[in-house]
Amino acid sequence: MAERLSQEAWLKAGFRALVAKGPEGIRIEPIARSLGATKGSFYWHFKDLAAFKAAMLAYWRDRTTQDIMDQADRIDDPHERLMGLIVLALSIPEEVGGAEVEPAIRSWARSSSDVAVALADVDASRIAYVQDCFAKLGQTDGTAGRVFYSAYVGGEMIGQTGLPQSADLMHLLEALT
Amino acid sequence: MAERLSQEAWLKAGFRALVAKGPEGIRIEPIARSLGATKGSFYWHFKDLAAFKAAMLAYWRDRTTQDIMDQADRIDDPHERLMGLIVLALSIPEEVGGAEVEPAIRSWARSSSDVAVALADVDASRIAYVQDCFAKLGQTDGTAGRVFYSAYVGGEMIGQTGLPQSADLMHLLEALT
DNA sequence: TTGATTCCATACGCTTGCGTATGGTGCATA
DNA sequence: TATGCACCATACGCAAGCGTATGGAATCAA
Repeated sequence: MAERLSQEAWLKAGFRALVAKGPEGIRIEPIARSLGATKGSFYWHFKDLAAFKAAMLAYWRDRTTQDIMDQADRIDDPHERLMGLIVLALSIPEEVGGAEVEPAIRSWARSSSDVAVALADVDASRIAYVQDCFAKLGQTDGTAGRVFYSAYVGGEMIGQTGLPQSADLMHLLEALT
Repeated sequence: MAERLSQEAWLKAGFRALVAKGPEGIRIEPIARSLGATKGSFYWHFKDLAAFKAAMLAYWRDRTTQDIMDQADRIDDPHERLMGLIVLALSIPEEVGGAEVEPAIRSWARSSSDVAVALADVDASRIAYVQDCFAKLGQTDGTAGRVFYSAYVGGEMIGQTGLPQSADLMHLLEALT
């Protein structure tokens, strides 16, 4: 482990630390050790820890919400699109830490107002997107979208993963329409 | 702020720190300062930081899950009982940090395996309790309980509070029965 | 009043992490 | 081959927190 490190390699290592240890795991020297490097490399690529965290946040934001909604947009039927969203949301790319990164970021948001703001923004736009699908299915009062998204988030947080969670969400989708 | 401190006063201050700053906010000296005291008092009441965290966990466990289920048990009709659970769950006593303490603990669980184990246990028993209510209403396949509880947890995590969340959960309750 | 006990403050050494300063290595280009 | 630049290691000072050791104030008993 002595090869040249890219900015992205540091970010990925940052997400591994976040998932494994929580927000307080995002520390320069331990991450450097996990990469077989030292702080010298870090401070070449990033100004300081705050800049690194900001870069992580931007990195995550780009590769999740927007990407997923873009993919879902290709599905015309609203009902099919919602089912597609479930699959897409539960298969977050490994580069940002896999599906576990979501609850980790949600946890991080509790100790950083910057993260909290970004996450609230992401949640709001996701809920709006989901609610739009439900509206096309006749649910116009606005609750279905929030409830459905809440169930998705809650399932993540109580440790449900993969297929079992998909099944439950599909079940809920039927009940709400 | 120079009066005598009880063990419980330290625990409450610990929850305030947890809610405000996240798990990494649970530090002896800052909490001591928030109480107008010093470490000397802390190390009289607790062996070390690990013991303090364990005490917090036990304190929380006692005053939430079990208490709430005991109160709900007094309601006979399963449907009414579920609605009662919503109200009870959203009015967690201030002594353990108010309703915000739940997501804070959920966040804490990501960085402490002890907390994770305890929380998984609590989640499981709550889901079983809720599912039991749904079973009495004819929902015997086991998904309704998980979905309902997921929506509750998710609502907490996305920052929904109080009445709006109650309304959404009531709505979901109707859809699931 | 004297002694014991409870509760807490102060002071110390230790560890860990942040940020900076500085030097070194390999690769490019001329 | 020489020179500059990109990338990184090492070494330093600094701050914050943990745990311990020890002394002091308050309270109660005898």
